[in-house]
Amino acid sequence: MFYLALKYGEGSVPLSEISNEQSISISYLEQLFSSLRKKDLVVSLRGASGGYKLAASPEDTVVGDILRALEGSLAPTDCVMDGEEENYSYNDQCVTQHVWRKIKNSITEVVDSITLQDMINDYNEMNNCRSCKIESKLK
Amino acid sequence: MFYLALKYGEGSVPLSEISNEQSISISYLEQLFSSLRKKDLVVSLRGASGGYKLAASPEDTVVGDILRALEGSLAPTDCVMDGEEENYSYNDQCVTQHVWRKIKNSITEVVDSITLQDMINDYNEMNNCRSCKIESKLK
DNA sequence: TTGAATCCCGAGCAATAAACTAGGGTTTCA
DNA sequence: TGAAACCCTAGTTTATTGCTCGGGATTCAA
Repeated sequence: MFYLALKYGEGSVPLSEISNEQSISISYLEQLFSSLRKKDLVVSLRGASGGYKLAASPEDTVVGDILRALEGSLAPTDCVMDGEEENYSYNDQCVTQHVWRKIKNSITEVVDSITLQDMINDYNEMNNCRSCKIESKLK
Repeated sequence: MFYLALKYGEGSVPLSEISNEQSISISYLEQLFSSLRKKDLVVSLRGASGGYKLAASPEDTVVGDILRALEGSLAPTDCVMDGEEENYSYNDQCVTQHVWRKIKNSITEVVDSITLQDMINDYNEMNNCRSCKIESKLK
């Protein structure tokens, strides 16, 4: 998705290109993008010279939606369901559920606050940083 | 650990008691408490009438330490190592690493801010809440 | 018009980790 | 002295993750 974000506005990108660039098999990419398409995060164009592109601009695509599309719920355990914020029953294990819920909310807050554009900005900043380049060469 | 916190100050609690109360096998509990003891979160007393108790007061025991003792690193993926905060190399996948790092830091912040005493307080509050009890009965 | 490039879909598979069980100790109190 | 407890290592089971494989369906371009 980051790769697609970098190419945003340049038409659709075939999976073969992402496969070459990122060393992920086309079969596997097809599965991932199938999920992403069903959640309307990308649009597909079939046939020759087809491919995928972001459904929305990088500014309007948040990491949280990508993770939920690919990984399912972001809850750290099954005992914390999605939806119904404070409406859970007060049973034995409620106290630990409360902890898991706080963790989940905190994760959600983070990933929903990061857009693909934020990642692009980080990336550009990195590449413009002289000391970073030097440090990178040393490793 | 929450159970031990409730019993804090009452001497050592044998695993058999926790096993009965929480429906976890003794064998498994032994493993878990072995890890907790190695991280000095509990102290053990061997022999008859022995057992485990919290090494520190519930106020001084944070959920983060318990999770790290039992689950290892709290990093959401292996690519985000522990230690060395901002000293990672600037490579290809640095941008996504940055996201994982933010998630990890956020989780750490939450779990290190919750003590066992906080959980006890939540628990007591729950049990004193009239409407909660009614709601609980309905379910 | 045809064929190659592309997306689409379901089934299956190998490795791994999580959540345990099993069975053998050792220590200590009553 | 024996039962109750902790201690340790090595399995076992089950589900998930991260893929591969094979067979379509679609569409552009030569």
